[in-house]
Amino acid sequence: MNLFETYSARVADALARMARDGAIPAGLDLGRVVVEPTRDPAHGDLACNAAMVLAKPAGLPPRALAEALCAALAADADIVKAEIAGPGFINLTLEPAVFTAILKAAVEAGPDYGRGASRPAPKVNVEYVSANPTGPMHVGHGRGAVFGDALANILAFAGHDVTREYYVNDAGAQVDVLARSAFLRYREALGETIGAIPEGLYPGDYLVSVGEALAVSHGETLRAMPEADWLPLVRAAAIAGMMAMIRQDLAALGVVHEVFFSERSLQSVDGGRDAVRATIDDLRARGLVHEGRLPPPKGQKDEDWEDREQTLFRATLFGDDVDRPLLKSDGGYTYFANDIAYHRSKFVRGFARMIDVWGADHGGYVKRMQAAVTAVTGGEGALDVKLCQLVRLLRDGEPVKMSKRSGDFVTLREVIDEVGRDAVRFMMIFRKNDATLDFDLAKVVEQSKENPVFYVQYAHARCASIFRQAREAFPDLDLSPQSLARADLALLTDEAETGVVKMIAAWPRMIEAAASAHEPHRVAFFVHELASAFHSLWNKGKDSPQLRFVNQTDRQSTMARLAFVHAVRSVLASGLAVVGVAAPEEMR
RNA sequence: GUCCCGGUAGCUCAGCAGGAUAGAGCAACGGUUUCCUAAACCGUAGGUCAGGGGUUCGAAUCCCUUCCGGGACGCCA
Repeated sequence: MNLFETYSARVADALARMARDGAIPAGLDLGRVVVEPTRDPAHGDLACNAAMVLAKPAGLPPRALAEALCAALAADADIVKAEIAGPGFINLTLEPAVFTAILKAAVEAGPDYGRGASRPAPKVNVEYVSANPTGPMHVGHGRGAVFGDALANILAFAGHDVTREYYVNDAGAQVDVLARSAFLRYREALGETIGAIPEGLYPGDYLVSVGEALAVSHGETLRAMPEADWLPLVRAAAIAGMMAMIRQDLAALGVVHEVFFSERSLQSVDGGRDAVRATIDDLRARGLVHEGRLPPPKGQKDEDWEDREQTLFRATLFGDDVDRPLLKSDGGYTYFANDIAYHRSKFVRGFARMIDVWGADHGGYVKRMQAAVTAVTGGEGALDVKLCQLVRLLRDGEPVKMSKRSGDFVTLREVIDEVGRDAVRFMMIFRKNDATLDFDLAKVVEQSKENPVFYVQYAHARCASIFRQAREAFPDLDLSPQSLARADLALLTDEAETGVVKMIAAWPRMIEAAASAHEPHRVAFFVHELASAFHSLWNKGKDSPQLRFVNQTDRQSTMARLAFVHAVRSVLASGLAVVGVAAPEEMR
């Protein structure tokens, strides 16, 4: 239970006592009562809105209710002051000992400080990246990759049972195109002159090695076959090659998925029918499939529009705009049908909570997928879709566009190789997901305050540096966490210090909020703020030597400050770990 | 035509699922910085939260609506 939950519970207790004494009605709904940090330190440590929220249902003026509640809370030994402010806030000022106790706990717990209690159910499935296996990943994929990975980290840190999954789109027409493109490279590897890659095929030179490998493994044999025979072979080889390349790109980012789920595998027959057929049958049994006609789409020329009877999923019953086709005119499954089967498989595998990370261009697909998940899980599964907006790649403010290697886009790998994993990861998360992101290749490698990656890492390195200094100044001191936890933390009385301690106290609540809102960027902003407060405090030591962390003449305060620095360092390290960025010992 | 996402200081963005006088960085202005790791720190100024209605004790936040920018909408994946 974090600080805010603790006092939320104490407020609830106080209200219960008041109800028992007849001061307020029993059975009031406390759902809207919150205890939260104050914005202004002058308002104390915690603020509670109970009096304002409960005034009407209790039939009392907010002021009267607030006074009674303050009186009830004043009995709490940890509460120094409970006062009414503004429109009826109750501001609580806590004993300093409350915060020193939290700081002590943070020192002792180290990397585990803020970790949520284990919540094995419901299992959470985070599906992200899922880039088509038809070429290298581009920068936009990278944003989804970092976002999904950080979100999974946060959920895991918050105590959830998380699985990271990649949906391999290896079943559509695009992988046939890939196969034909690879076949061309195969012929090239056998010595043919293939000239320019025809329109409609993938021109990137990343297929050259696939062609060469095919030439080695199959010699001339494929060339003699009709396409129907070589296509499955070449396709499988090309997909494998592309996925190997994508995994390398992901590894360069530090992203690792536990499950790679093949779309094609949904169509393998088991017991007379494949998984997609089983899913459609399931929906049909629920009365959610019908044959019908759709209106032609608006806003575009519809010369090719063919009005015909289709097999439709009743998405409109779940809030979608129109019903959605499950079968193509050739009888094959639509991508959507496959996707329903895929999400059904997640549910069958035990994931009642699903999170999909998509590019913003798939925004129009969200409603129908959520409709399908609700339908196919009988309402027991929930899907949240996080859309990541575009990344605009800049260099010194100028847009970067072309790449020699891939033909038409800058690859993720090129960016990682240029600026490093940490810069990519931090910047991708240092913006909320639904806003477009400017990524400046020049700025993210600057060693200055303007570069948040550097700024936060430097704060961590500075903590480490302080410990190096301390070991030199006091070779005899035991600086283990256990020893630091015994320091007299009540010596930390400067406002700048207690301000940082309060940020440390807020870390568990922060991680919980980021986990439940599915918003990793909050963690990046939090560590940035903490770093800023810490740098500021460090600089105070320039003017006020008594605030320095290492004080040659005062072992007691040095121990207390080192405990403090240790806690700052732990939280920075945890935050950086969640974002997936290194926490360096020194900046070089 | 419908749907989704944005619109907050000159610029880039936060704003913690409704809270108190809307915050930070950059840029501007003024000051500090020979000292634990230099790559900074302190302060000042800067706002009709796109506009208009509504909900309520209270709205940048929720609802309706208009405007602007981006994106998506057919058996493509």
